[in-house]
Amino acid sequence: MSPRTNNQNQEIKRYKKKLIIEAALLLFSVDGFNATSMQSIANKAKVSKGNLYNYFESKEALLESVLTYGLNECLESFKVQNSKIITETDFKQAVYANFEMIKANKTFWKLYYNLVTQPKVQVFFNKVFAPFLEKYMNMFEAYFRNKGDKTPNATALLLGSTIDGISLGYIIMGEAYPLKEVLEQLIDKFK
Amino acid sequence: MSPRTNNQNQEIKRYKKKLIIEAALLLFSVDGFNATSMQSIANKAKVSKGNLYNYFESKEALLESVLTYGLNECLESFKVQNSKIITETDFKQAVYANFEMIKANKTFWKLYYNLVTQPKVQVFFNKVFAPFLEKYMNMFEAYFRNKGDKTPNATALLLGSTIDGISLGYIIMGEAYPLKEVLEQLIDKFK
Amino acid sequence: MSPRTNNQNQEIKRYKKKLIIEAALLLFSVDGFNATSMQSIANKAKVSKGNLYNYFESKEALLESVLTYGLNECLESFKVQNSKIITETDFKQAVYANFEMIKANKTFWKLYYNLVTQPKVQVFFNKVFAPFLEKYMNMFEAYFRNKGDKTPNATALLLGSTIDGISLGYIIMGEAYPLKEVLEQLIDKFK
Amino acid sequence: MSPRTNNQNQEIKRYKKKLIIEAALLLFSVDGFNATSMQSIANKAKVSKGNLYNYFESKEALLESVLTYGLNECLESFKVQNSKIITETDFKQAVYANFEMIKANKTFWKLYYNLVTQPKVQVFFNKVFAPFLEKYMNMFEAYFRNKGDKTPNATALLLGSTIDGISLGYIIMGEAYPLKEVLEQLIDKFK
DNA sequence: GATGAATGAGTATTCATTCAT
DNA sequence: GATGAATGAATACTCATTCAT
Repeated sequence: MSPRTNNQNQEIKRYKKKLIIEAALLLFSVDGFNATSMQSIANKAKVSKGNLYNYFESKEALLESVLTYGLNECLESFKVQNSKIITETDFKQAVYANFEMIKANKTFWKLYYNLVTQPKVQVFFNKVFAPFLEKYMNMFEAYFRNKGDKTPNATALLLGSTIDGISLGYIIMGEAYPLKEVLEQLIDKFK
Repeated sequence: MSPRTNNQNQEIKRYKKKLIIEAALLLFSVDGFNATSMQSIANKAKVSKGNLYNYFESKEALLESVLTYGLNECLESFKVQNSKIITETDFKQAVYANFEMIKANKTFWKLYYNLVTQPKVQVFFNKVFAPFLEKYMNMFEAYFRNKGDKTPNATALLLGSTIDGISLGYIIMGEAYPLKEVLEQLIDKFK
Repeated sequence: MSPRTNNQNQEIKRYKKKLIIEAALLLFSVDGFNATSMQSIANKAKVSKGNLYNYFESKEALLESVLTYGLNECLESFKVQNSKIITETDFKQAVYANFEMIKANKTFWKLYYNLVTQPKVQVFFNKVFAPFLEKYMNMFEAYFRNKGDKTPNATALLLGSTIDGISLGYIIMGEAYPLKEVLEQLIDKFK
Repeated sequence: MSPRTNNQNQEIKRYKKKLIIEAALLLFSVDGFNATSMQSIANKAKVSKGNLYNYFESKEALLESVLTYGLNECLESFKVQNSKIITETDFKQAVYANFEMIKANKTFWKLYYNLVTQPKVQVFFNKVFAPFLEKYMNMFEAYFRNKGDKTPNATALLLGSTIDGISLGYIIMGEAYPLKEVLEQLIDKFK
């Protein structure tokens, strides 16, 4: 019997890691980080409690992996137009795409808003999120500047906060939040 | 000879309650609800752990008192114009007043955003906050309608979410958040 | 305004003591000694918690008073024929009187059987109960000896244990225990 | 490489459970259920406090296990003659066997009489004990009926209570209780 | 005597983490 | 890598008792 090749092992390990992360994301998101026990994560991931620690150093490290994983899932489906200045159509599409992404990753965003006030987590998000956010904001700033806005930076920030506020409302209230109508207004105001 | 009068007792009790609530508000806000122990609250309030339970039935009950107290502190300094339709100046003042209130009660709002994703807490906020929010939103809706807005309800909701997003940004980033510039933009877009 | 006379004070004190003891007896009997808090006794006796300690040194001391009080209540209505040897009719009457007394003081006897296995309480009962029990047993022993029993002491002990066992059964099962029939059998066997 | 086999684990677990139960039985019996802390049980069983909860869900659950275990230990050495009507010799042997069993399990019976007045525990004993007791009582009833007793049921109940009373006396007083002499009287009266 | 606020030791229980197998 | 038993620190909460008024 030949032992598993390194590649196979790597494969298996990556797969298990993903299983654990997904279990943790779900539980953290629903019950909160503190109220989720490592045991419950192990149960959901069908992994033994001890084995969890072969994949993640600690509960905190697992959280960090969950956040990284979730963020990457979000960004994957979400490319920022980098090179040229975007058109109004692009702008609209960007805003709608943003909320499509949030809809598709509600669990992650629930967790995000769970944790966003905690300094430690803020540091993490700054590290991982900031480069992307900067590009995103630059894109909007360029768009507003191009339209003749005298303070395109402030407008971009306002737009960012508005998107944040809408996302939070949608995450909290779910389908009771009239996302469509509010987004139409947003487009109307900022386009 | 005779025990303390009822009035004196009531007075002392109310004062101690306030001390405990303020200690708890600070600690919950900084460290989070779960990470704050009843012992640490007792220490900060210079009260014995056991005595805490003469004032609040449980940690959860204390949290509820903290939230009620914080919310009332906020609303006290913050009256909604009820009767007539507001002018543009009123509108501006209302928005600025909102953020003055948030600046003056950062600790409470940090706690609020800490907890806002938790269903239990949402129920609480709905119960206590909703009547005020409704009046507030109605005021804005009337303002937008009066200006000829075809969908004043959606605009008011957008404004609400925008205020929420800005507040969150300000609570998280503190003075690094360019509140003044963003608010000017907001006024400019919505006035 | 003249102060209360000593006698009046004594009177009041004795009355309050009785109130507290009766509250405690009831609660100890129903919930058990450990599960009964001094607060609940205070509530039931309509006395403040602190004041309890003006009447009884400690919870243990209160228990002792409760037991003494309960025992005296029982013995009061229950005189042992001292001087002469009892007849068969006296014997029957004595047995029935015993169970009338237990019926009339169920609460106390429940508490008694609650505590009877605890060494501390055994010491107490020995101290308070033993003199009475001895007379009682002597009476039965003399009765059996007079009937020609060769081991009247053992028979009296057997009768004592039998009465104990029946009492326990009756206290535990209540009216579901066929006290009447069992007592008839007892009389029949021992008379 | 591979973790312990299931069988080994089962074995170890059963053994530890027994250790804990025996420690708890002893402490509950001597100090009472309430006065026994989980820590003291852990110490006596040479198990960590936390680990206790891997074996028993709660202190109450541990008590239930202790009672079940103790009862089974008692019943094991104690078979009821089921099929035919017993002789006088059988009767004597049954009574003596009963007290041999109680002597051999004093600790359990002390705990039993500690708890017997508590409604919750009564329910438990009814569930576990009743089937056995019924057979036992039926055996005696048949014996008495066969001897021409007109109320064999009441006689059996009287015998049951007598045995109960003697057991209680013996458990409380220990060797100071003249078990031998009292049993002789009992046999003499009921045989 | 009367009140009830105050104290702090004590308790059951949970849970992240370790470790022998 | 995998298992789950083991550890022990941490935590909310209780309660007899004390004490200032």
